[in-house]
Amino acid sequence: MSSISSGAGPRGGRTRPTANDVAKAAGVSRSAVSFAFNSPEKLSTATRDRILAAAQELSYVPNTLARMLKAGQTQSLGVLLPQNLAKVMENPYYARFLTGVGQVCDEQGYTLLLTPPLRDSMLKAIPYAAVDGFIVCGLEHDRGEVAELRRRGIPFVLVDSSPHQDVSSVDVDDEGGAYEVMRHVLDLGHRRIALLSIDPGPEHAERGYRGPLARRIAGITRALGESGMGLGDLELVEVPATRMDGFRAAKALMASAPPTAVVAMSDILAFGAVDAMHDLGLNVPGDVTVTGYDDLPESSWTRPRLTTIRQAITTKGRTAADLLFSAMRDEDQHPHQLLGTHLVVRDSSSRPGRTGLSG
Amino acid sequence: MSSISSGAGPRGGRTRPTANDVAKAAGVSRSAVSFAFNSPEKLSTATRDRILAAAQELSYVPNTLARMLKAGQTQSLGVLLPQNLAKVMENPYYARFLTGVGQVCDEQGYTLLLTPPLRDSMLKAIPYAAVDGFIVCGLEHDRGEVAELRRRGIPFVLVDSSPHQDVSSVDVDDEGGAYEVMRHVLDLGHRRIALLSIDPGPEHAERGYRGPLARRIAGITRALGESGMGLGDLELVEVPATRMDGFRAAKALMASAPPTAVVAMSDILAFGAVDAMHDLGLNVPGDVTVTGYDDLPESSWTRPRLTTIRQAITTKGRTAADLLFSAMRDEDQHPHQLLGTHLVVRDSSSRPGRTGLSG
DNA sequence: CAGGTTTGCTAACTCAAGTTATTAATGGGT
DNA sequence: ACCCATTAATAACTTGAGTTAGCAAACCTG
Repeated sequence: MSSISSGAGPRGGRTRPTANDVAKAAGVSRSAVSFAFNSPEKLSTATRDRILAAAQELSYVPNTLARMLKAGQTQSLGVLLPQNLAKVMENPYYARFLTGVGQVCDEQGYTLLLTPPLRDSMLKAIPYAAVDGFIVCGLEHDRGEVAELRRRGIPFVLVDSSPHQDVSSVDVDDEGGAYEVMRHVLDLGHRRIALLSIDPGPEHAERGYRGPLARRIAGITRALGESGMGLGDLELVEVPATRMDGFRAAKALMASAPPTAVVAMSDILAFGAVDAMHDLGLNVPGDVTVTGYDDLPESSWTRPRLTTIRQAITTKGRTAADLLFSAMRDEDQHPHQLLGTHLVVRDSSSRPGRTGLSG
Repeated sequence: MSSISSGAGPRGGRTRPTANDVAKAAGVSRSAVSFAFNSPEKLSTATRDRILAAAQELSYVPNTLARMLKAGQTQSLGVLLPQNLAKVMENPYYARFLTGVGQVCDEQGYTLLLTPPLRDSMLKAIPYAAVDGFIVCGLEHDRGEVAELRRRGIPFVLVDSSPHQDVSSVDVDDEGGAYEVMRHVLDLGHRRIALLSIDPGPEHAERGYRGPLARRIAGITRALGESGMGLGDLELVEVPATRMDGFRAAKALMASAPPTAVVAMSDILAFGAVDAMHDLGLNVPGDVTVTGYDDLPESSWTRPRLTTIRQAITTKGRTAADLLFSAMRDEDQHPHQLLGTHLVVRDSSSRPGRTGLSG
């Protein structure tokens, strides 16, 4: 009704008005102000209106942090990440994972706090996250993160991490998935095989993202073993998981020791490899078989459609979030979830070709 | 040294130990506990060690929210979104935008709080975000969000929103970009043109994501006008921005009123359209010209390489975050930033073909 | 050994709320 | 007029911390 007024509080107003200011302005106690907002029935209509008017006048809003502190709840779910935000957002894997987590947050009316390492440390980042629970991603060597989270009494779920006892965790059967592709390629009759693997990057040399990768290597080794081969029998290249790197690596491979099959540990790398083959005038799968890993949506759209391993990344995110929310309610349950993978055979793989490139 | 002990506090310990508990355990005042952690030089070595030992014993960790409240800082930056988390994470546009925002957060050691609408309201979500500043995305009809943020005295920057006076904002020249593609297509000589536009979806019918789209339509209208045409002269289709929808829409178009050029308002849609042409045995650009909008990384990898409008999405995110951080330091400055776009002509566009499909 | 300085710690205040226990004032009934 | 019940508001406590002011004891100097 009255003028909205020029600003808040006395003199220019650097600081925002508190419930105390409203109380003074309305000539009541601070408790009354709180009641006016939270238990209106405890006040007479007249006083309540007077307080609300004063609040309006000062443009008072209850402080978010103070309310959270008292309530002991933040309505926010944290995701503890092993990499910088920029890298995570660039990565289609996380896009899908966070889609799954997001689905659950949407249902529960929760916000999502992305927490990258602070000064290269996931551990140091924890104290700065005001959340009701944590999803911990890609925790390889536990440098105290689990203990820290326990100490804080915050519920958490590990994802893509070396499983801990008595800690909820969600993992994908990387070993099995990798076994399956390699088995497939071997079954087709390939023996000159190149493995296009993911380089965790120089900075992550130690604590990096090797967990799932290590398990995949194990699966590959198992498949090779069944055919009387070993890791040493294939050409191993490690590059960052970008299309361009896949392209370059594949070109280099074809120039030096051309394989009949390229097994990539990521669809993105496989795309690059296919690009390289086309660029060299080679046919996929006629001349070279190329397989991926992840089954990104694009994989069924490219030509040739990519043979790959489907891992339910979105489901993984959703499962992790579901587990976390149930842990936030019912106390103390530590289920380990292992999600399956399966081979999706499409058009990019076939028996080794008649072409028989130079050897 | 001594036993790590079985648990925290008295009796099973539901609640986490506070500084008070540590004080009691160490036989000192609560202030001393605080000093032990924050200003160790103010205590004698003996007392300090005794306190730290007690803290260790009880596995005490200072409460995050309480510290933030006192410090008046959260070390966290909020992104207020117009859509659900799941939808946002699925959208490659946001992946790139958030990459830019993430770059700045990484530099500053900030976490990123994704804040979707609460019960379909961006306004309602604001009070639940404990952040030092907000990036507000796609705010179309301001239903009080700006006032609410002002009231809270939280710095904020609008992105892709109807610009407000005295409010920082970052926008892309959508009008100019759309003008440029349409100009390009018209200059090539096309007159039977289909516009593949983005449908905000039923639920977003009102407040939806129409802002930038509206500006693009304006640019297209301007280009058409220069050639003596109007919006009515082209076939307009609105579909969700997915590859599959682009595919289906393009097929339907070619079946009913085949154009010589398809102008898509998103690269994703353009990919689908190209898929459709290939599926119909048509050559791009020989038979049909297809253009996109966004210049996603994939656009230079697909064949034919896509003619599209580059909008520096990542830069937009970085700019918004930079603006916000400077607003969080130096007070009161309200710069409006308009980022340019430019046409990237690749292989998917050419003069209307000799083919001359039925019409 | 008085006087001042330094050390070491605590009481009390601050951040900004929400909640319980208590008091003061009013109304009704006899 | 007196007693009890009800209503309305406040004082005081709680969430969990960080910070300033001030007091007591020990130390040092003349």
